[in-house]
Amino acid sequence: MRDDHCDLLCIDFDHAEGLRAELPSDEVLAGRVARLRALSDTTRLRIGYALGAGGELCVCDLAWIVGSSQGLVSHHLRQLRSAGLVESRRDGKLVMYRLSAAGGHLLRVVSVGAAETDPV
Amino acid sequence: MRDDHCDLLCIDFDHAEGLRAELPSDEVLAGRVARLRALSDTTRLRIGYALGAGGELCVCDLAWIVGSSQGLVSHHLRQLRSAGLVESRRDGKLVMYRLSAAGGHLLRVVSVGAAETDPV
DNA sequence: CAAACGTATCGACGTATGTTAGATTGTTCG
DNA sequence: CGAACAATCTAACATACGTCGATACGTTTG
Repeated sequence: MRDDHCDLLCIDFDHAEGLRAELPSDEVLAGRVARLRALSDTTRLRIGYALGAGGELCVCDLAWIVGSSQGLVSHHLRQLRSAGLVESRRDGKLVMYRLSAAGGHLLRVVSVGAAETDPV
Repeated sequence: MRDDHCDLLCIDFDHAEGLRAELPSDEVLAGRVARLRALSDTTRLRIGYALGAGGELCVCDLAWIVGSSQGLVSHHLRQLRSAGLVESRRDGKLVMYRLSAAGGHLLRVVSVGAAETDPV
């Protein structure tokens, strides 16, 4: 929070103030970080891709596909749902999960970005 | 790794096997997770936006803009550089940082995604 | 109602991560 | 050369996170 750690060196005060003002607010930043974090895990990203390709899947099938335990998959699905990236629906004793609009969009967009930057 | 935690319930074996085969490889997955993780931090995302708006900035100015200490900013810049999202150049006693092509692309793509999904 | 089954939750552990403060390196200028 | 300064590195700490095992919950079926 302390802005006096050092004086500006390369740019002038007005320019720096302008850049600082352009930064997204803490709330916006927190929201984007939350969604990025939700996909910043191998297991969760795998789940995301599985749902992207499979449409709607139950926890058990999902666990089989991604090769993790049911408990672990359920745990990660909760985080993905908290981030608004997946939605769930109860069907008898099963709970079906699918990507939300936001989740599908972010996953698609990240994949496109990754595909172009993978060679790096 | 154990795939026998439970039997498939909703979909048949061939379908499941197909979905499993469609999943990105561990290497691709790890690369994408690494880039997502690199931006999954408030301080680093702020740095990314500052560089996106400011073009090329030294550590000191960057620290002033994002409101963190030089040491902390330098620490996070190293992670961003490890992920290939920023590039650095020494200019006298200063070190100038700028977004890499991959970094700029990912940041832009994530912002677009976030802008559309923020209302969620 | 009771047993079976899929799912969710809880406790615990080890590891990874963000942050801080201080020491060190590398560069410029007197 | 040596003082001054920017940047990096190191050690340390608290916290967060992923994973696992076992247990509890909700639903269906006999």
